[in-house]
Amino acid sequence: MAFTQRSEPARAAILAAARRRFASDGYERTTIRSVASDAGVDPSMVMRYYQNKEGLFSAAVDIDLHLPDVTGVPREEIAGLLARHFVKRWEGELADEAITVLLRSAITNPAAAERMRTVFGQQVLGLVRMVTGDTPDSAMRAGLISTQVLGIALTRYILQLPPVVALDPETLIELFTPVLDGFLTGPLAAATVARSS
Amino acid sequence: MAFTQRSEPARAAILAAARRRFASDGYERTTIRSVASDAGVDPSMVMRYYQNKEGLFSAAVDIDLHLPDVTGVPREEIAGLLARHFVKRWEGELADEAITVLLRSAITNPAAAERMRTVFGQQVLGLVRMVTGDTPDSAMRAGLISTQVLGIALTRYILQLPPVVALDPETLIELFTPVLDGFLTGPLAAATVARSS
DNA sequence: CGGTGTTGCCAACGCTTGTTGACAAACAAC
DNA sequence: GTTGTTTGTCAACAAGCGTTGGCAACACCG
Repeated sequence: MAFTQRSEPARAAILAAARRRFASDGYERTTIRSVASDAGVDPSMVMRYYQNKEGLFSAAVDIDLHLPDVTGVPREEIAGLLARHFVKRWEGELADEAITVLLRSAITNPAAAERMRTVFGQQVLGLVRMVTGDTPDSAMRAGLISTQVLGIALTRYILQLPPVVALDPETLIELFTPVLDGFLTGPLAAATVARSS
Repeated sequence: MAFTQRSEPARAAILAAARRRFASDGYERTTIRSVASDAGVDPSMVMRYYQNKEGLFSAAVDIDLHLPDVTGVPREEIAGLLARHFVKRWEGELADEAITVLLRSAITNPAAAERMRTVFGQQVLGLVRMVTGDTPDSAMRAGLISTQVLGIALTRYILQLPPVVALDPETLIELFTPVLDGFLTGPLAAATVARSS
């Protein structure tokens, strides 16, 4: 019942295959059999190492945004840094599929959605607090930033809207920096948030 | 093989149930059996009226953004009008579930993703052209707007990030109007779009 | 009234899914 | 070298899926 180092290659192969499948197919369409096949392994091995499909998913989606430390960075440069961070993280041949896995799965799988709320709630909020201090506005600012960041991820990597895909990374960064800056440090609306449930 | 008016209530009930299911569960998790059960109808009836699951989906997702006509509206008011339009359209008890259906399904279903590209490409682009004229930038501006609009829909209605859900509609409109305005009429990045595939 | 086509219900098909258990091979420990 | 545990293979299960065809009840048209 305990796993040795001998089976680690198999477990790693399974995990890698699972991440690829969850990223491209989402939770429901990803089958244990297909993951096992991709990993060159018997389906029952997947069960033995990850208990069930939900366990496999949890292991595959254990993710971190790796937001940069912005202490000491001048306030007016932070938004640009943030924009660059996200774009760079998600681009490239060997790109980190984390966001795709998480986003694609979070749409239909409640557990993934919950994790998404946690990840963006805590990690982005933490960064905002580094900038604004612990004001009551922080959560709202973090939410607004998430809105734009996830909007890009959705339209560029998942839906692949042509004009959004066509933007080269530097242009993308340049275009969204002012928006993020506005959400991060700019004035908020006159109306206050009535009730937060 | 032709359907009479007598079966119209049944067909309408099926369609309504399908829209609700596709909206809340996505394409894969929605089963013909559950739709039939919701509609108080036998599963085979669903097949008879919509051929197969794909046909049912196509019928359920035949959607229009109903973007307002902005001819004659002063340029500086258009962004606000647009923000208000989307928010109002997606709020409320008897809200139009169109965006949820489409978004949730487009994540895993290629046909839905294609429709999404068409809807946002053509309809938003059309509106942008009413404002800017037929400049080469129009498609890019439409894409940027889609980015923010869909980002809101995703975080507020699908992922339900708490700080985004907490915003009341008027505040939401107020906050996003300047962003949309920037994308719609503001200057674009210095870098030009290299190649559009 | 009789005939024709539409509607609705029922049972079943073939298939895929997640999951389980049995059993042989490979390894590790003493 | 024997014992015990871990790894891998194979076959099968129960459940759920989309889908199909048959058949009774009904409505309409002559």
